[in-house]
Amino acid sequence: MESQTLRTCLMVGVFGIWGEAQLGAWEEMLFEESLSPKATGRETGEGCLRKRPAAAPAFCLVNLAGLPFDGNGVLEGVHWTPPLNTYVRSSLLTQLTSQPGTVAPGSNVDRESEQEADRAVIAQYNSNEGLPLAQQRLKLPIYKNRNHILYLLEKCQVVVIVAPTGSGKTTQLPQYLHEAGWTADGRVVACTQPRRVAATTVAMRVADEMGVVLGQQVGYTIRFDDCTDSTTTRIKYMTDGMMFRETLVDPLLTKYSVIMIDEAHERTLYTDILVGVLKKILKKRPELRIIISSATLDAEAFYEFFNSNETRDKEQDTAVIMSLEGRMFPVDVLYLKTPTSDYITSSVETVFAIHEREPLGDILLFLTGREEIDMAVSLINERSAEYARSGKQLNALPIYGGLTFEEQLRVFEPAPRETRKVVVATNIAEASITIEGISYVVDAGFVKLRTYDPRTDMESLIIATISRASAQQRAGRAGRTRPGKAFRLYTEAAFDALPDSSVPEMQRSNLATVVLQLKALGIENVLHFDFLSPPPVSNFTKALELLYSLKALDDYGRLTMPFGVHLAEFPVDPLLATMLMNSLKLKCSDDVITIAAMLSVQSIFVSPSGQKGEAEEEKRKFSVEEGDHITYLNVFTAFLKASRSPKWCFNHFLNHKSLLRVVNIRNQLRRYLLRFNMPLLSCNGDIDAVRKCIVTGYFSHAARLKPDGTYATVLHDRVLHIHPNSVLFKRAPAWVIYHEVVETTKPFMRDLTVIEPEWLTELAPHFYELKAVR
DNA sequence: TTAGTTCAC
Repeated sequence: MESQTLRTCLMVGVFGIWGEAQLGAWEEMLFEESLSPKATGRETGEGCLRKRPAAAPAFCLVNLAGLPFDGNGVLEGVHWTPPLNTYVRSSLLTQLTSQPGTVAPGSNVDRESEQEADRAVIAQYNSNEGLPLAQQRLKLPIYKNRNHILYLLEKCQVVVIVAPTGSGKTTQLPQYLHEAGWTADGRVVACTQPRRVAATTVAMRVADEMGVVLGQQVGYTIRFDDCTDSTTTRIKYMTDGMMFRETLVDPLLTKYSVIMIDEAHERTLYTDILVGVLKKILKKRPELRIIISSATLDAEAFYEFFNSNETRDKEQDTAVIMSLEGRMFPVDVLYLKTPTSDYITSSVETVFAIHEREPLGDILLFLTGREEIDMAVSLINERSAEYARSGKQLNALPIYGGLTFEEQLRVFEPAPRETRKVVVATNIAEASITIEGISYVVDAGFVKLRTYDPRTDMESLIIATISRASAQQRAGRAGRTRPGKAFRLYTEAAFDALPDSSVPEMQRSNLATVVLQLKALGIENVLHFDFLSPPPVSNFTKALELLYSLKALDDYGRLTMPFGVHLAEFPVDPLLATMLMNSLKLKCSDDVITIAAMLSVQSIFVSPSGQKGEAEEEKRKFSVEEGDHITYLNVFTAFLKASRSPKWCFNHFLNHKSLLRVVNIRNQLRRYLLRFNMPLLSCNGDIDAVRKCIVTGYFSHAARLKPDGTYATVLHDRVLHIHPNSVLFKRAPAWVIYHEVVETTKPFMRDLTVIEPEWLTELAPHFYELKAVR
C-alpha cells in the first residue's frame, strides 16, 4: 500500500518526552558502582570537541615557487626544540645528542606495517642484524634503565614511561619483568597494543629474542587468533580491545601481575576504557602493577590520574613518571615564514624545492585524504617529467587505507637509481606503517578526523589541524635511519598555537558500545565512571536512550536479562547485535549473520582507478532493488558458490581478503548465536523476513523520501542523501532504513534497505506510533 | 557522486 495515501506519518513515540532531567532522576535513583563505591565527582566536559570549518585555511597565501630554504627565503631553519614539559624535553635532548649508531631491534617491530596480520612482515633495516640477539638487547637505550624501572615498579603501583619510538620499551620491558620474577607462580605479564599487527609482530620478535616457541612462554591474543597457552604463557601481547574483553570474564584480571598499556598517547577508545577500569582494579588489587607507556605528551595527565597520594609527601606517590631516551637521528624542523592558503600547491612546490636543493633521500608528504593525495601525486609526476633529461626524476606514490594491499606495497619498493621517491600519505604513515629510507618529511598540518554529534547521532569527517604531538610524530618519520629534515607548511607561531594532543576518541564517539560494556562489567553509573577525559554528558544521554529503545536496558537503566547481557557479549555494534538477537523470531538467523559480517568489513567492492566503469558493471550484477543489505547477501552467497575463488573475486571486482574476513566473522557470530541457544535458520527466499529483521535493530535509522528528492529522518526530520556507493543511489525508494550516516560534503546514508513504513510501527511500537495528519 | 585510521576470542 502506498504510504502517502494513508494520510499518515510516523511520529516519534517514547523519546519525545525524554529529557536530561528525566535522566538525572534515573541516575540518582539507581546507579551504583560495583567495583568502587566512591563516586569521583569529576565533571564531565560537555562540548569538549569543537567542530572546525572544513579545510580551514589556518594560513594566508604565500607562493613558495622557487624560493630557497636556507635563511634567506620563505622557509627558515629552526632546530627541533618543541615546547614540552621538562622531562619530555630532556628525553628529547638526549635523543638528539645520542650517537646515531644503530637501529634498535625493538624499533623494527614497534611500528610494523601491514594490512592484515596474516601477511608477511615487511622487512626493515636493522644494522645490528649481524649481532646475536642477546647482544642486540644490551645495546638498546632502555637497557641502562633496566634496574631503575624495576625498582620503581616495586615502589609504585603505576609507572608512566615516556619513551619515544625505538627505545625498545615494547620488546624489552616485559622481558625484564619476566627475568625479575613477575611471572613466577603462574602469573602473566601483559602488554597491550592499539593495533593487531603490532601485537603479533612484537610477540614474534620477543619469542625470537628469548629463544622460545611463539605461543608457549611468549604469545599474543588478537581477535580470531589466540596464540597463547593458558598454562605456559608468561608474556602476552594483545590488542587493548582484547584486554577489555577479558575484564568481562575476569573483572579483576587476576592472572596478570603487570599490565603494560603501550602507545597510550594515541588515546584510542579501548586504551581510555582500560585505563579507567585499571584504576578501579588497582584499588582492589594493591599488588597489581601498571605501566603506561606514552611516546610524548600526556604523561602528566596519566600520572595525576593514577596518583592516589593525597599527602604532600612525594615519597607516598603511587605513580611515577620516568623518561627514556630513544634511538633516533636528529631532525631539523623548518617552518614557513608566512602562512599558505593552498597547502596542496605549497606541498608540491616544497617537494620540488627539496628535490633541487637537498641531497638524496626519499620524501614523505602528509595530506588528508584520497582526493588530495591523487591530485598531489599527479602534479608531482607530471612536473617530474621535466627532469627526465637531467636523469634526476621524482617518483610519487600514493598510500592510504583505501588502496588494495598490492597497491600499498608499492611504496615499500626502493626507488630506481637516480630517482627520488615521494610517498604521499594520509595519517596511515604517521603511526601504522613505517617506510624506510625517508629523509624528508613535508607536513601540511591537517588530518581528517571523525566527530560525533549526539543531537543527530551523526558522524562527520572533518578536516582539522593536527596536534603538536602529531606534528612531532610526523617529523620523526624523517629520522629513522639517518639525520633528516621536516618541512612544516605552517608558521612556527601556528605550531605553537596547536593543541598539545588531539581530542581523545572517547570524546568524539558514539558511546553505545562503551556504555553497554561498562554496564556488563557491573559499572552502573557510567556517567560517574572515572574517565581520563570524560566525554560530553549528551553523548551518554544519547547512548542510554538508544540502549533503552533496543530493550537492552530496563526502566532502571540496568542491563536486561538475558537480552542486554547477550548484546554486550556480541563483538559488534549494539544495533547490529540487536538485529542478530531478533533473527531467531523472524527465522532468518543464517542470512542475518552474513549481513552483519559483511557490514563489519570495509571495501567489499573494489573500484580501481581506470576501471571504474567495469567495476560498476560487475557490481550491478549483484545489485537488487531491496537495497545494499540484500545485495551483500547476494555477493556472499555467490562467493561461496564460486568456492571462495580469488580469481572469481578478481574478475568480479570483489575484495577477496575482505570476503575471507567475512567468513571468519560470520563463523564467530554463529558461535555466539549457538551459545545463546539460537539455532541457525535460513529465510528460504523470504527476503521480507530478512528486511524486517534489519528493521528490528535499525528502526531508529528510518528516513523517507521528500518531494525534492532528498530524504528526511523520521526521528529528527534531518535532511539526508543516499551515498553514491549505495545500490539505491539512482533509485528513489519512498522509505528506507540506513546502517549509518557519514557527513562529508553532504550528510550521506550508507548501506540502505528499502522498507514498508508499516513495519516501523509493527516492529517498534514502543518507538513509533501512527498519527493522522489531517 | 564519494572514501582519516583503528579495534571487538
